[in-house]
Amino acid sequence: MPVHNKEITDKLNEVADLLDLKGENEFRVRAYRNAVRTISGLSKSVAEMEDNDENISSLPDIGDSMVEKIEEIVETGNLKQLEKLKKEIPSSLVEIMKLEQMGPERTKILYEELDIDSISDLKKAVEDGKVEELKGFGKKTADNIKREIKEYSQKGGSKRIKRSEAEEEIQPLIKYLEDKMDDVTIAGSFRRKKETVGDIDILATSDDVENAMKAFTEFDEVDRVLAHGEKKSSVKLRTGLQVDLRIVGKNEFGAALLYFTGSKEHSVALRKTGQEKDLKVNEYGVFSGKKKLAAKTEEKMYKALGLHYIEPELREDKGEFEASRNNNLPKLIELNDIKGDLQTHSKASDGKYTIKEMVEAARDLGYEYYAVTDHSKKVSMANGLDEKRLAEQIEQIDELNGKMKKIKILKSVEVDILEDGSLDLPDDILKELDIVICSIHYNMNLSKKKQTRRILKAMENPNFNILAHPTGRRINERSPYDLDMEEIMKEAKDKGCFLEINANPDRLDLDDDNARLAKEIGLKLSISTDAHSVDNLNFMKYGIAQARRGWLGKEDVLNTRAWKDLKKLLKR
DNA sequence: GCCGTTTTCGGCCCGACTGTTTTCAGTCG
Repeated sequence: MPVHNKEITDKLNEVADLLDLKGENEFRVRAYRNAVRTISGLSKSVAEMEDNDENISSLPDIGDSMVEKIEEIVETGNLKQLEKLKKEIPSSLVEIMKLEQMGPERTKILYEELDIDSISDLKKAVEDGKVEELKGFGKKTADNIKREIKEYSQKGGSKRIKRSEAEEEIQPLIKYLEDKMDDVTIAGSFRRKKETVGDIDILATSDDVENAMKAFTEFDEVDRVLAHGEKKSSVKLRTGLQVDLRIVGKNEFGAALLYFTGSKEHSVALRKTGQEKDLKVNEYGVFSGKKKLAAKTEEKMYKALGLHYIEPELREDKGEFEASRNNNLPKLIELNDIKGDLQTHSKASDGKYTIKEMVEAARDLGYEYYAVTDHSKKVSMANGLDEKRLAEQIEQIDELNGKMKKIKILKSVEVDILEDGSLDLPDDILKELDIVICSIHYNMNLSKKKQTRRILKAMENPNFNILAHPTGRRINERSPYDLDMEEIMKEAKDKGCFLEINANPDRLDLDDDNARLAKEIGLKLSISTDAHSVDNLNFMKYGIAQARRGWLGKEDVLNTRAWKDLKKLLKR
């Protein structure tokens, strides 16, 4: 059983945590974290690269010493260094360090002075008043720790929430702030359109900074104020969402927006780029000595550093700098490039609206075509269609197509891929359809080998067009099923099949890394909403965001094409 | 521990805020 990248990064991360606790050189600690970032950004398995004698030491931040450690993990599943560290320092301290406000220093002091090596120990010590007596701690710090422990035990650790949820949650605050200050802009991972966000970073300008900050901290939904400074304040909303507000000068807005959009990794790389040119980069601008070269807009900031503008979705330090220097950045897909939706449901299965209602809504979005893809019979929970009902639906669509202007309804189905890789409906009805969407809803826990084979087998069916929600994951709820995604993508490309980015904000499956892998392989993807209601058709924007994070352009996506062109592509 | 057209040694991103100090360490992003 080959070692997953995550198993490698988990071990290296733990080494970093323990070295940190030990008080090791911070740059040595950082070296491990840098290596972790490199590996987790790979779309390939390190273990397989090792097997193929690929040179992993050429990867950034992976040096000779790191290669040895990785090889040891790949070969033995263990890392002696880590085992040794665990004997020196209880690894339960790592959990304490994950609490907000608790870093390696404080954790170490608590362990050394009070012998605290678990959260429950810490809780008791705080309650007994022992923590506040420690040098460098004090009453307020002790109270903060107490509250963090309480929140931690309620939430079971900090959890990122779906971006779509955060978007909804934050609207009232944004509206409120727009009344009180200018240029209110959400930055951070929200602006980078990450599928989940940890907190919300807001940027604004104001002529009266003091009152603007005050207004922010006094917002009705604020549960408590974490920090209240003249440039930055942080609050926790009643919903548990943390929001940071920074008020910056109008002339430095671009510098600040760039800085606070991140990612952290992108910002670090940006400052390194500056350093190489003897320029200093911070949230106030690009500087040569004391001379300010740029600050007002992000475009000017990048330009001063010799770079082409990089879209927020690409700012992860995953190759965008090289592409920017070489003027080789992709022109990313946009919402209005989409010409139709290729996965939707109607009342016939588990949708909420009739085909006609759904199609009318799609037409109002300006779509040229629209596929009706109700479930097949295996999905009985969703009242899936058998041959007879699907045949009736085909007739119904033919009739509707005769009446509806401006939009073509595609006859389709979301047919289940059964455990043995066969499809849930017979070929003679599938071949009557304009397009066939295939997906898995049962037997999700097969081994990687079996699950991969199941899908490869299904693609042998000449009616197979698109594999929908290819990994089955649901964000924060269900892990992706175990698959050899690269093999599936390569086979799909060879066979003339396609994969989907499911735009439902709970799924967003394929994810950004896999979407990018598809692009590298040359496999085109569809972006579809999986809408079960008229409102759901608006999920498309989330799918577009995911595609943009995967570096996809208009040309990489199936349903940016007119139907006559798409039809040719679907022909196998 | 990683890295290298000024370097194989000596750097390694940078600033804001809090709380505990009395000038700054710790944490965060």
